[in-house]
Amino acid sequence: MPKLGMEPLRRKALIDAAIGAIGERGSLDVTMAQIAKRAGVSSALAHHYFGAKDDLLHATMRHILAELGRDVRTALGETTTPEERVRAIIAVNFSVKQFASETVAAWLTFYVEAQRSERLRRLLRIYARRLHSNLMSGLRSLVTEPEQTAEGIAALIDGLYIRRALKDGAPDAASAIALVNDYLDLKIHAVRGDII
Amino acid sequence: MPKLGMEPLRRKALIDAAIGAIGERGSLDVTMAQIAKRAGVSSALAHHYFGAKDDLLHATMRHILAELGRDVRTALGETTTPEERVRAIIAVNFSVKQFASETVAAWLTFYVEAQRSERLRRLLRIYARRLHSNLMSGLRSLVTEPEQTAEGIAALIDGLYIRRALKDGAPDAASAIALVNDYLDLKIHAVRGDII
DNA sequence: GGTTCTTGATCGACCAGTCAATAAACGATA
DNA sequence: TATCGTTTATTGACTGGTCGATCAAGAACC
Repeated sequence: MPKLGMEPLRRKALIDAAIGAIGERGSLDVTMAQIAKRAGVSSALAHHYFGAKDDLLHATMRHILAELGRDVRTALGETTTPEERVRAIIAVNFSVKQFASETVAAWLTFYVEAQRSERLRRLLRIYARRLHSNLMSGLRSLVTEPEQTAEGIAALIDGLYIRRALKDGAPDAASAIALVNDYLDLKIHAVRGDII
Repeated sequence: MPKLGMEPLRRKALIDAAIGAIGERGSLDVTMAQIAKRAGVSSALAHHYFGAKDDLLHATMRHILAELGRDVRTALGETTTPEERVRAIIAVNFSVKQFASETVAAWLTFYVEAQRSERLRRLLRIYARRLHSNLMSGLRSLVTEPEQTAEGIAALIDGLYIRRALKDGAPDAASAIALVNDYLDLKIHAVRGDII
């Protein structure tokens, strides 16, 4: 039955299955068998293409990160002003794809797993650094405390992700975006000496 | 060797050991044997006092929550104005005990686990509701958008916890407190019509 | 005929939970 | 206070199940 270079197809299917399984279960302790079944293959095949379970998980995180990076780059391409750039980054993080409950659950579990895995931590650090520098490039000319503002925005995004993961009800990306944008508004209009 | 009512002693030791093991490993998949060893007893004894592993974990989360609740109550007792109340809540969440890397790691893992466990989710919902109502009681007379502000503060706290868990370097609770307080400053001084 | 796929069977490790057995403390009471 | 039955504390050994990983063999393609 195999026709042509099955490898990329299977890898993609397995990574998608991993995201799905992790998101559904809300935990990284999904078994290879569960992931493989979801992808419609045997667990042996998953090992064939990825080696160890850690490698599959690592590749999955990498895939999520790459997708987010691609979305960010696309969104930034359509902007001109620094403010637009910052708003675009915020919006991307709460876009339909990124804010999907599956993706959010996967994010969370990887965050936690990163406390143990040096590889994952390195991956996340790259993402964090990229987010930070993207934010800073827009914020430097916008606010008086770009460093703190970038940290605040990043923390808000992470926090809203967590809260999204635990909320049973509606996703409501709109209010999340509004909240972060409101924070940015405040920081932009905060005149030195206005407070304290 | 046992002298007197060992039960409360063992339970406390096992819960502390669970927090330590979870914090050190950064994951809930610690084994009963690891926890028991840390508490200086056999795994069989842990089962004797707690029944199933889930029960021990549940009790551990309960203990962390109770401790936080106690700290909040104490801190609130020493306040008089609404603003002081909100600042006190913020400060407690970043106090030495609460912001310790072990506690933060435990929090994170429980957050993630709550996606699966209805019991844990119920526990966390109680905590979230309490935090929300505590914040609201102070915010209502302070800001024009108390609901959004409470959500923003809560998200910032959660986000800063996550970032704390992944950061290798210094804990730096001070800058975390400063960041959240700065957000509160901005919301307090945001005059209707000043923005947008 | 050789490479690429694919799987079922299987192995070894690990782990939650059980159980029977030991040991210490307690309490009554003669 | 010596003794003995009862309750509490504690463990080592065991089990049943799960899961990651391997491997040899089969199936499809070139």
